[in-house]
Amino acid sequence: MRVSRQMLVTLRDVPAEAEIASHQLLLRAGYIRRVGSGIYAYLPFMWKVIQRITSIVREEMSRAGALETLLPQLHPSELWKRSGRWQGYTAGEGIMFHLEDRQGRELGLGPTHEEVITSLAGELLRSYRQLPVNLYQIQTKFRDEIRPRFGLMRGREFIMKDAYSFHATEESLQATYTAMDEAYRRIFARCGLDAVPVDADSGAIGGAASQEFMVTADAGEDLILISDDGLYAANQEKAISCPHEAIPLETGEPITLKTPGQGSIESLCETQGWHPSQVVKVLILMARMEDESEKPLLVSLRADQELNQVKLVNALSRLMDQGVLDCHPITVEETARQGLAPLPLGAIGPDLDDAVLKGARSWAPSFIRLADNTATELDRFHCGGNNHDLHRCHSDWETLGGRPGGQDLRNARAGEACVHNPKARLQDKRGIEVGHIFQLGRKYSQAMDCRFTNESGRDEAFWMGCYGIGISRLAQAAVEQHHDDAGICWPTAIAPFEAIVVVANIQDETQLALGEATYTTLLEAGIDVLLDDRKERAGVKFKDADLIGIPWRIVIGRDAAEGNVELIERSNREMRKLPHAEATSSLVSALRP
RNA sequence: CGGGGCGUGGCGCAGCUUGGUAGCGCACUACUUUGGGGUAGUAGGGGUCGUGGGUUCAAAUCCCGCCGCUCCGACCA
Repeated sequence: MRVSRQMLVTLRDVPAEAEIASHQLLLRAGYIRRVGSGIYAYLPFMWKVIQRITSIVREEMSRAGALETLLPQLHPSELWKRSGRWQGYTAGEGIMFHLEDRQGRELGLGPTHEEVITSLAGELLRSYRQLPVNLYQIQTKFRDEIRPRFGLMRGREFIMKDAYSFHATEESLQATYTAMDEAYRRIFARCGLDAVPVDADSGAIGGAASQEFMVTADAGEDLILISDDGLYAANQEKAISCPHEAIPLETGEPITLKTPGQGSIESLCETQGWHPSQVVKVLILMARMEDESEKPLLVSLRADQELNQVKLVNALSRLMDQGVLDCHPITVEETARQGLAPLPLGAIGPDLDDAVLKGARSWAPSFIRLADNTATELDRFHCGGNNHDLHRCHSDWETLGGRPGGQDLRNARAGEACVHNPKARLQDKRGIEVGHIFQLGRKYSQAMDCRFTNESGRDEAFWMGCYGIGISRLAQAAVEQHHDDAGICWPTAIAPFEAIVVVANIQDETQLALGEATYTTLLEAGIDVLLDDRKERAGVKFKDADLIGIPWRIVIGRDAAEGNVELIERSNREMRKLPHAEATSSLVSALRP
């Protein structure tokens, strides 16, 4: 391919819309253009990258025995109503784009395909003898993200590989889950990415075990915790750890203190000379449940700890046996709207009386009380006095009406000891989620009543797994992980071209002739090579080659008369001056070892 | 949705406070020049100043509404 024919449009200035390096570089180097908020065109170079990635994905999925298919993007609402997800995915802050056709039928644009595939499986897979089956597709997904950002990183229209497996037994599901884990490791390694598998929360998709694959990069939206012995890694949403020991509180008189202006843990501890680990803080939150009921929550936590919202929501939905639509701290305004007296925010104790909720307009009349282990394990502690500007010192659970059952509701943090090995410490890193595998279990097959006949002739719901890779996101994550000041440094396996031949001065006939010859030699060797034949100054062509990030560059320049050229590796900028035949052969052997 | 910022040729911006000829850099076209890290010069093309209304003799500029984009929080591949 000749650069002069490539519609290569590079920008010197960074478009104002781009914040992070990968987004800026993809725009500047002419890989993508924004068409709308969270909607991007993949320009020809980008499409080549995407195709490189998808062919690796196809090879590895196929190796793992999965079958490629292509499902519709337009989904009848009935399917989603059968699984019970229509309401949650369309109403309020739902992420599904939906519309009505001319007959008034409701349709949604697929944000994910469990419904479609499960219903098809239910029709096609009648017997355990057909199982297991693993189906995948590579296709555009639509999600009306609350906040699209960072270019392809969180788009509203994006390319995803999604796979769904169907099994007669849980053991079979686990075997495929393991196979997918291995396939994913191979895929990311082949794409040249440093991707860490981490334990993950299964979120809205649901199910039992789940693991995310994180490309480590400072621009990542997730915080991941990794043990320094390399044996444990988890998303902070899910991560567990041993909290630091509390500083023991010596015995003292249980008294009530006036604490004006000490509504925050920081100011309270500073004024009173307490350590936060000696205090039980109580967070007051409002949970809106799937049945639209509004439940006030009191969550007790040792004051040096942070609440983990995901763990809280999971604990709550287990307790109430239904989903949680929203959970947020209660505000002064909300309390007023309920017609209640102001709550003693900043001085709430675990035993705050339900009476404060009496007469609430729409809230449930009593608190759901939850406690983290760090709080319940304290024998003596300070806590709020349930009145404005009052705290109680040297209190204990017996005084407060009994020690509650504790559970894990806190954030694990860097520096803490690991549960699997107390000698190991957690470190934190930012990560970009490029893949996620789930053991769904029978959640969807039961909800949609999709069954097969088992060995003993009885109908049974499928065991299911699902496995996603954000293809377009992966492409950008690769740039985030592989770039320098001058531009992109694509891993060779997913680069749009493997090499570029730059003729420094095309008006020099010797250079031009040697350039064409080198280009032809490489083409004939099966190398995906680009020839920069533009009538531009050498500097411009070098800058562009660096920016677009082609892994290898051969420069035909002033030494062309002697038959010598330069061979340069983009990633480390190593340059060798070589006779041209040697340069092409050493390039070919580097690319086709 | 809550809270900031911004909408002026393809890209990056100035002009707006104090109303009166729409400007700069990059990119683009032609010619000249240069020819190994975004060469220099000359000439040129391209803008309903997001949009609707209002104030005014006169609005990019002042006032009101709407739309869009973007950043910080709740969603996720």
